[in-house]
Amino acid sequence: METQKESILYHHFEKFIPISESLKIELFNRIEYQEFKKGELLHQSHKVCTKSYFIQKGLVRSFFLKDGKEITEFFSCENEWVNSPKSFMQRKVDIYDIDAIEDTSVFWLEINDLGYLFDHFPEMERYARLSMGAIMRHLLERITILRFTTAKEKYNHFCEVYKDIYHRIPLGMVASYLGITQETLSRIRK
Amino acid sequence: METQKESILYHHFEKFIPISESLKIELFNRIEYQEFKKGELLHQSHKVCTKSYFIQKGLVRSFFLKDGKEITEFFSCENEWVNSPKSFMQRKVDIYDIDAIEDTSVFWLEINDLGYLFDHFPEMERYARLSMGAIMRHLLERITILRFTTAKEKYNHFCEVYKDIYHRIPLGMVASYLGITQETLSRIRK
DNA sequence: CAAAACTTTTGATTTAAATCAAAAAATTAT
DNA sequence: ATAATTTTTTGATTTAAATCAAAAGTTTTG
Repeated sequence: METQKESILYHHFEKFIPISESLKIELFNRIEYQEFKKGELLHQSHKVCTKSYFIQKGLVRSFFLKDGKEITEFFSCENEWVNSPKSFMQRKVDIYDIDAIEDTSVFWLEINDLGYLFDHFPEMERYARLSMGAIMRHLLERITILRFTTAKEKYNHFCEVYKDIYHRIPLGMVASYLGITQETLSRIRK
Repeated sequence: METQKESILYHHFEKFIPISESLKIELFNRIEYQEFKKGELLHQSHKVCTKSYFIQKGLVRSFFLKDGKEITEFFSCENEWVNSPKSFMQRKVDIYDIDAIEDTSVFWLEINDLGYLFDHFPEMERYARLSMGAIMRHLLERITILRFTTAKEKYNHFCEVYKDIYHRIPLGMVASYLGITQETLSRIRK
């Protein structure tokens, strides 16, 4: 497993920052591998989220309950980190559950270990800043799309942005992600 | 002006990180003060945004044109940074103009100077990570509100989040920010 | 202070999408 | 395989908000 960890994660980090030998060691020593079957929960809403998951293979969704229905907040796939953001950053309980849409394998890092890395490796702070920038740009685009497009345009945009995964996700989850009903999405799709 | 710079900005940074004497000097030496009259542009969309503005006094909006109409993307007020995010982070032209809704005074920092600070003061990277976290949480909440609330609920939420500034902003700008028409917002408000 | 320009309100009508209800299709479990 | 469960599609109706149009109210400026 060690070589796999190294190659996949190393490659990911190297997109943002150069990784020194010492950081590599400290980072990989703290990372754990885990597998989840389809439907299993990576995180439960009633707990504080203390782990951040890097998805090696598979697909997960973050969702919450509203009027008894599951509302998808985001999808996360290969080579992305996922956690319950508010819970993870502020060490408190939040509304999100995270489950596996497909059988999923991940590497995870404890928040305390991440804190250690931030304290001892400034380049990790830089990595966080740069990768958060990419996420922010994604969120900003989503906000624009949500405000000024029809249901059809929302779906088309979704298929572009998530072109590798849109066909792997049940329709109902996509609908709530887009803020439309599944009946509407079903009609759009045909 | 020097003491004012120091007190306002110093206080802001200290919310996130301790500021060393040397960072203080390097930071304040690079920051410029500027005033804008109501209606003046801080940033024009056809240029690359190379400055980030910290608002000392006043109120600005970032907007773009869609079908000939001005669509507000966000409002920024006292003690907040504002720039054209994609343009600033990726050094390319984007769609946003930024103008002053009220007479506004700012401190600005050039992207190259910010880069210098990131390279020499790891705590600045941390500051960026932490403050971006706060912005991300704000964007996530906005996404949830946009998808599942009525126009009235959107407006009520807006007034809560922007309780100090909502009454200072023309109705049409608020409407486009919320993704509703100004006729609808006018009806909601009475 | 009056004219011009801009912003907000009001009214009538249309429309995209929600809601309610049920059937069909696809998965999952026995 | 067959039953049970879940997901998706189809149909009829309602509704919130958009659109179109114009009047009323503000603010700016010459």
